[in-house]
Amino acid sequence: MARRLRRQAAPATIFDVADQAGVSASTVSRSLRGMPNVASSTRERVERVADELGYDASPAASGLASGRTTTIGVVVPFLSRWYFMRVVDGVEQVLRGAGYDLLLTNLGDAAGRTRFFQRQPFNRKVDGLILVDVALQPDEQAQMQALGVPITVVAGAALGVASVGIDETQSVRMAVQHLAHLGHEQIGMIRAEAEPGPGFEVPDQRRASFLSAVAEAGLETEPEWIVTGEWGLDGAAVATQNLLAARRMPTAIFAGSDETAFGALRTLRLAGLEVPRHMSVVGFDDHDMAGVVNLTTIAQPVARIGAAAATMLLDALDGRGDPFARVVVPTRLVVRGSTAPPIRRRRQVLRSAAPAR
Amino acid sequence: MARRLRRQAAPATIFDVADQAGVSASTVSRSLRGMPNVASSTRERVERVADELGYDASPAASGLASGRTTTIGVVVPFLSRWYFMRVVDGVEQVLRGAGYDLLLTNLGDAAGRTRFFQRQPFNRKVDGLILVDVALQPDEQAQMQALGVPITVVAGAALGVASVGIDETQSVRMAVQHLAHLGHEQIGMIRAEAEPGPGFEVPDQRRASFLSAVAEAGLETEPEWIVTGEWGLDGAAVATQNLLAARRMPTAIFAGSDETAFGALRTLRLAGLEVPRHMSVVGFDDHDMAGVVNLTTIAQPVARIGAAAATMLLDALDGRGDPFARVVVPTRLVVRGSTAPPIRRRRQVLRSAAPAR
DNA sequence: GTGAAAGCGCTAACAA
DNA sequence: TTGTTAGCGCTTTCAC
Repeated sequence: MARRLRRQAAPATIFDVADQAGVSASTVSRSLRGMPNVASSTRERVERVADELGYDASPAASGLASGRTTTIGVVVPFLSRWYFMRVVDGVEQVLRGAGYDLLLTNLGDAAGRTRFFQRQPFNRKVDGLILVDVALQPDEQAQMQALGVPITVVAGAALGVASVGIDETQSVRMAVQHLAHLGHEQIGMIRAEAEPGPGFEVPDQRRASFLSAVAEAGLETEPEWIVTGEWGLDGAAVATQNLLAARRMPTAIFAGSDETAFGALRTLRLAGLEVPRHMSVVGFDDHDMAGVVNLTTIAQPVARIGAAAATMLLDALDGRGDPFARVVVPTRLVVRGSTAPPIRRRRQVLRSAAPAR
Repeated sequence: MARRLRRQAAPATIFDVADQAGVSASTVSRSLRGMPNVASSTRERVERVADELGYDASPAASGLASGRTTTIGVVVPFLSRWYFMRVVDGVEQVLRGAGYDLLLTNLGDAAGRTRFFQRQPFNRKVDGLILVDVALQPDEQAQMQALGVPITVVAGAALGVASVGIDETQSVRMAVQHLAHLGHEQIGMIRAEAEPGPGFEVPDQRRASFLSAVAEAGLETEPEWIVTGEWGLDGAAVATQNLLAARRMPTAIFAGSDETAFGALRTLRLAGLEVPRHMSVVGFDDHDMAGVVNLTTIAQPVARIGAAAATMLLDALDGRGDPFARVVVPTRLVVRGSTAPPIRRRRQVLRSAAPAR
């Protein structure tokens, strides 16, 4: 009765199920994929048999026949940074819930990026793509779009694709205004080095937002007050030292990310400067550790961003939703203990505004 | 001449290349996969044509025909924890270098785990599997092994598969002995709650190692001194509070992970206890932030562990290496500022051992 | 509502 | 060294 002899260990095929259920392979396929035009009695029988036989369609075979992969490619510039892993976490959650697999790629350094684009990444391997904070060159974007699958980008301003991210300008403005309201008039910024060559655009973008927010608040600017260091704690430490070496020191620091802020906090401590007494610090992200070191920061809902990106992509795959939508998720200022009025100003405030107590 | 008409957008097939190069599809296949028995002139020509046509084999088709996927499945219990991301980073690096794709799965909570094992995970989707800190039940392990692909586990004591990890006992002993040498006689431990049901076995294991190390050092033990909290900073904070509420407080704390230690540090600070003056703290992992908060800890080379796991798996796929090998990577004590002699003892030390100065 | 037939694009014997 | 011949296991028209 068996359509073909099979070795003991070989997994059941669709024909095994078909034979057992007394139907054709097409019917098995239709039944198991929940397609219409299948008698419910037939469907039940097929499902039961499939279950008994432990049948599960071969992804390669159905992929070959249908052109679909039920796999989503995810590209991140760096895997081992808090922000990215949080985004991936959010993405993974949604994808798995929908039965999609997650093909993860880490761009890494410039060399890795080059290698990535040289090969034909994701070629026929994915039904869709999520690019997290990857700034694409025009030709790179063309290459990605040549895959012919829907793309959702996180935190990027890509054209012609769906995207989800925060309002950079407004978010940075919240940080600057918080400091301005406290009375700070000289605010510095510590930022991560942009990669050599295009790749990861957030640092540059955040710097631009900072400059405009400072201008908008009518505050001073000094080129010396914007310092750059390699990404990470040590890079931030070096940058902070440069800031402290400025002829005039600012009274507050805006850090492009919490990790950068952590490095700054360490350096300030070692330099004998108390936070927030001698220096206020605001971070960006609301990293898990921000609460531990009492860092005031701009919180962004990172996992939610990932989840939103995944959801948008799945919608696009179903033909639902706007394929070019731009979703903006809200950020918020989380005031902790690393910010306070600057010393000079604080006296004034106390003198004039604290008669009670 | 073309073997079949193709739509403009459709990617080139192996037949397109074969036609263009004036050879058969098999020869194209052989040439491009670097198989022997191909004239080098033929190979060059095929490669050139393939390049011109932008040909890249369909993974589904070659997967279907060959049974191989050039994809490795990676399972982690939690994605958004430093340790796991770092391991995945190491794995990814090696895999990409070897041309393998990485299918990532996050087990998540108990429900997620159940769901994972209910479906047929990775069925015919991967050539090999890396399980990171996933403690498998016998039936679950059987299910994984039924996939018929080589498996490498990280940090687990699985039977019949290759594994890579640290020497738990020895590593914890280093922490305990460091404290003992400083003169601590009462050492507590803060650990993350083991998941309900089996799943993630490290916390339990680390606790056992701690108990034996303490016994070995001839130190006191108090049930109260081993406190458990939910994983994460807040859980650790609660656990620490419980420890501080003990009738007799220990003079030092060993935390099962750096993240746990961070939570403890915060709680100690809020409780007005200075570290290391009133309490010494040792962590485990050497998390990026450990240096920032000056935490003494046991460092494990996490990315290297991931890389080793991937390398072992690739070896197994090539038929090289011992498929049941156990690789142990070294850990080391990193002494920072969170440990010092206990107060009482310190006086003695100063009195007796510091005549100069 | 169901079945038959024709691929999807490759790889792997087996011939030559 | 190269070509021919069968599939791999499914999905998808198109009939019925």
